[in-house]
Amino acid sequence: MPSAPAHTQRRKQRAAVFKALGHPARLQIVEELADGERCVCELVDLVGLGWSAVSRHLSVLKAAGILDDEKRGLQVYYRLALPCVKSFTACLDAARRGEAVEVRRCCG
Amino acid sequence: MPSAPAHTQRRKQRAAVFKALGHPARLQIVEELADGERCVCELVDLVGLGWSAVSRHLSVLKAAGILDDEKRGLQVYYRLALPCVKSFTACLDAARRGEAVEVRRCCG
DNA sequence: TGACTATTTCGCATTTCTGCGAAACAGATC
DNA sequence: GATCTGTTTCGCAGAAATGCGAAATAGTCA
Repeated sequence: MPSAPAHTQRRKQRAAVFKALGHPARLQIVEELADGERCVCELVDLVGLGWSAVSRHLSVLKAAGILDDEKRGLQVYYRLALPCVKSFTACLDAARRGEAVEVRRCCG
Repeated sequence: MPSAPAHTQRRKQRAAVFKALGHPARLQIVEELADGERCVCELVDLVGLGWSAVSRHLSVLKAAGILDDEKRGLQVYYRLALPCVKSFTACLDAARRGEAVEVRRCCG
């Protein structure tokens, strides 16, 4: 096995997904998008940061494959590309509440 | 409500979980522990970092609630406390492979 | 008690991340 | 074509994370 096996590469990509979600502002963005797509201007209001910060957070999330974007008219709309994020955060909350966390199926 | 509402607090905790998983070495640790508990010395070998680095990674994971530890004999054993991490990473891999990602149930 | 083993904590240098304002850019409208 | 709007990129300063070796800690065994 060479020094950078496939494992390592895949792990890096997976870690990038977690890293992207590992920031309160980005997690909030994902939460907002769980209900449906939003344009950047709406997210700036919701998150309470400047345009540049929100834009970079969005690009991080998109680079990780968590979001998709689409330019429509004058605005850019972002939407959630990985629905399982929702169920995973639900699982985290359940675990935090001490409920029995029994995994059945996450993704078909 | 003061400047730090409950939402914000919970989001921070959730983000801490993701942040903890957002590092290749920590993700590898979690993967190794998915098969069963391990002592620190084994993890040092598996991960390929120094003792201090591994120890701090473990404490980060434990602080986030992802791992549990137990001192037994001369060694400290760590085990996975959040099984849903496994199904979530499986979901990520499925999505990466382009398979239909259909969420059914993550946690009981 | 004293040596030994397994693990954690400390201090430091290096790197990475964050958020801001200014500037650049793209597309729509006049 | 000029302009206006929505969004991204750039450059910077401050904060946080990373990994290392040395030192500290805790528990075991002679």
